[in-house]
Amino acid sequence: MVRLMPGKRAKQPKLKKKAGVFDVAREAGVSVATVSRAFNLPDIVSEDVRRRVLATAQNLGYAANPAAKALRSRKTHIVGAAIPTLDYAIFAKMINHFQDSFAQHGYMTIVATTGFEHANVFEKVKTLVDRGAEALLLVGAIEDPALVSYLKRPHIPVVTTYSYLPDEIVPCIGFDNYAATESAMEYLADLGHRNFAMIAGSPKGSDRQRARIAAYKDFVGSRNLHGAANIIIRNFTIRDGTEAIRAILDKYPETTAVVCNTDVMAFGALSESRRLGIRVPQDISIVGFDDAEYAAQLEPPLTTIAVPAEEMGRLAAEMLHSSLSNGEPPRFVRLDSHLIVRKSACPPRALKQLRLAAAV
Amino acid sequence: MVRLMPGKRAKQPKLKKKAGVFDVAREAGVSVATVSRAFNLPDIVSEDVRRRVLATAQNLGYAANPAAKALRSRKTHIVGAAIPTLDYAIFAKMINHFQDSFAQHGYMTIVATTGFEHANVFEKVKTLVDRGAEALLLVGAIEDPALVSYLKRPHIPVVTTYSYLPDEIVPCIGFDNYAATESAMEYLADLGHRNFAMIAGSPKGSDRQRARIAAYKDFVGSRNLHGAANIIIRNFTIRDGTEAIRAILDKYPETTAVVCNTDVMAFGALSESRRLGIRVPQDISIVGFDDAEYAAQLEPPLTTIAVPAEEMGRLAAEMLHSSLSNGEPPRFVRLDSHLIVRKSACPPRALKQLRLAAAV
DNA sequence: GCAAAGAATGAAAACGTTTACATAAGTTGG
DNA sequence: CCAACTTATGTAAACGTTTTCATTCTTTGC
Repeated sequence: MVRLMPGKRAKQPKLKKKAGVFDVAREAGVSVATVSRAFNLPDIVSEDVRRRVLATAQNLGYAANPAAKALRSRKTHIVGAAIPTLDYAIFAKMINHFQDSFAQHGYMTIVATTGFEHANVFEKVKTLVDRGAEALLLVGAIEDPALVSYLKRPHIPVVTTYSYLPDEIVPCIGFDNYAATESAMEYLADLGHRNFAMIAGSPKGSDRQRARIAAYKDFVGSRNLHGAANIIIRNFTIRDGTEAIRAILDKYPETTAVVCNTDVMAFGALSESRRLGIRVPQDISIVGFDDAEYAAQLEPPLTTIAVPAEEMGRLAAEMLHSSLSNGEPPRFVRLDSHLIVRKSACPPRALKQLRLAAAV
Repeated sequence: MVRLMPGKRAKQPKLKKKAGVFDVAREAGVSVATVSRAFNLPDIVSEDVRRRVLATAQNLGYAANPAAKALRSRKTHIVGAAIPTLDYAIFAKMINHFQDSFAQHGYMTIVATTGFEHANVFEKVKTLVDRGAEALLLVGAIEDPALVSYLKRPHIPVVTTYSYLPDEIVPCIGFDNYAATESAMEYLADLGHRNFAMIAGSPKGSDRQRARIAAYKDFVGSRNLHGAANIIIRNFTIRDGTEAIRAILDKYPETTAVVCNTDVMAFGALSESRRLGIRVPQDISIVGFDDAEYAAQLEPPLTTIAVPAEEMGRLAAEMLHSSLSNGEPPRFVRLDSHLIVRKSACPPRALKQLRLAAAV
C-alpha cells in the first residue's frame, strides 16, 4: 500500500509566490526593517547580519518590488526623454549616451517620441511625469505655451538640449545654432562665394532650424551677398536633399554655395549633383550640418559642422543626476560646435577663372 | 488700520501636497472607490457621477500615482527592450516603432543597451524585469546559459527579434539570415562570380553574423567556388568597411565579389574602392545587408538585402501586447527579407571579356 | 560608576492606489 | 407583491516596501 504523504508536500517550487521582504526576514531571522536596511543603508547594519540577509535574499531569489519601493520611498529611479524620433541618428546617439550614463547610476530611461509635431510634446511630457519620471530631457526650445506654463512651476529637474538658449525657462545644454551656421557662411564667403542658397528643415516648431535660417538671412543681408530668400524647406531625408538641390539648380542657377542644415540633406544634394553632372565643389560648394558618421566618406568628403551629440546626452544625464542627488540645479551650458573642413567646398568657379586670368 | 486677516489665508496654491484619490473623492462627494472606477472602469459608474469625478479630478490636477497603481493592480504598464545599441540605425528604427506601437496602448518602453558583449544581456534583462517590465524584447538568439535557464521558467512574455529561430526557447520574430545571405550569393554566382570574399561582424555572440557566415561558407563550398575562408571580421563602422576592403584587395586579389554583412561596411568598401581606383561593379562587385536609407544613394547604388526593421518592432509590440491583454502567447513569425538589386554588382570582368571575345 | 550618547535592531505606520465584499436601491417575472 | 437579480456605490483590506519611533544593548566621558 502506497502512502502519499497527504499532509505535506516536501517542497513546492511551483507556487512560490515570489519572495518578499517578509520571507527574507523570516528566513534570516531578522525583521523586515533590517532586510530593507541591509539593502538600502548597508552601513548602519552590522556586518554579519548584512551578509546573512544578502545571502538568504540571493538564495530565495528575492528582488524588491519596484512599485512598492517607489511608492514608499518616493523614488522611481526612472527618468524620461522626449525627443522627436529615434530614427534620426543624431537623436539616437544622444539618447544612447544619455541612457547609458543614467544607467550607471541605477536609473532607467523611458523615451517618448513626439514626431516633429509640437502639439505632441506637452502631452508626452505629462505622460512621462505621470509615469513617474523624476527628471526630464527635452530637445530644443520649449514652444507650446501650455508646456511653458507647466514647466514654470517647479516640478522636477528638466534640461533641454541641442540649442544653447540662455533665456530658456529651463536649463539647456547645447550649442549656438546661429553661430554655427554663421561660421559656415563665413567660411564660404571667405572662399569668395557671393551667391548662396540654403536647404533647411521646417522652421515650424524647431528653434534650431529657425536659428540657422536666421543666421543665413542675416549673414547674406549684412554682407550684401545674394540669395537671402533662396531657402528650400524640406524634410530630413536623403531624398529630400536630392529634391532640394534640383530645386536650387533650377530656380537659382547662379548659386555657387549651398548650406544644408543637415548632413542627410547634404548627402542627397551631393549625390544628386553627381547624377546631374554637376561637380562638387568645382561647380558648386556644399556644406552640411551634424558631422554624421558618413560625412567623411562621401564623395567628395563633406565639409560640415560637428555637433556634440554624445556630450549633450552624457552631460544632460550627469547634470540631471546630480540635481536628483545633491539638489544642485542643472546649469546652462554652452557646448562647442565647429566647422570641419573637408573637400565639398572651394572657391567659386568665377573666382578661379579670375585668378587664372591674373596668372597669365 | 490695516487688517491682515490672520486666521485664514485665502488660498494656498503653494503647499498643496498633490491631490490624491481621497481629495478628488471628497471634492466630488463620492467614495475613493468610485473615483478609481470612474477612471479605470468607466462603464460601471453612472454617467453623471463619472463626469463629475472626471471634472473635479481635472480641476484639482489629479494624476494617479503610478507606483501605487502598479503596486495594487500589479500592472506597471512598462515594457523593456534590451538591444546592443541605439547608435546603430537598424536597431534605433526597430525600437522607434516598437516604442511607438506600445505607446498607443498606454505602455512605456524602457530600453537597456547591452553593447555587443553577451555577458551584459542577462544582467540587463534582470534589471529590466526588476524594474517592473511586463514584457521583453530581445534581439537575436539567447546565448548566455544563465539567461537561457532564466527564461525557461515562464516569467513574462518575451520575444526575440532579428533572427527567425524556430527552436529558440522564446518566440521570435525575424527573418532567415542564412537564407538572406544565400540569396545574395546565389545572385552573384548566377552573375558568373567564382571568387568570393566576405566582410563580416564578429560571430561571437551574434547568431546573425554566424548564420550569414555559415551561409557564405556553405554556398562557396557546395558549389566549388573559391574563397570559403576569405572572411574579414570587423566592427560595424564605415571605417571598418574601408579597412576590410583593403585587406581583401591585398590578401585575396583574385576576388571579384564581396558580400558585406552590413550596409555600413559596404559603404566603407564602396568609398574606399573608389579612392583606390577600383571600379565598382566593373572591377569588383559588392553587395550589402540592411538596405539602409543611404543604400540607394551611394555611387553606385548599393545592391543589398532589405530587412524588415520597422515591421519587427511593430509586430513585436503587437504580439507582446496581445499576450499581455489576452494571454495569447506570442507566435514564431518569419518575416521576409529580400535582395534589392541596384548597381553595385555585375558579371565579373573575366566573364565579360569572354563574352566580348565570343562576340568577335 | 553613572549619565549621556551611540549603535543595532524591531514593531508598526505610512505610501496612494485597486478591489473584494457589503449594502442599498431599482428592476424583473411569476 | 415578493423573491431574485441587477446596478450603483461605499467600506475597508490589501499591495510590498521604507521609514519613524521606540527599544535594547554597548560605549564613552567625566
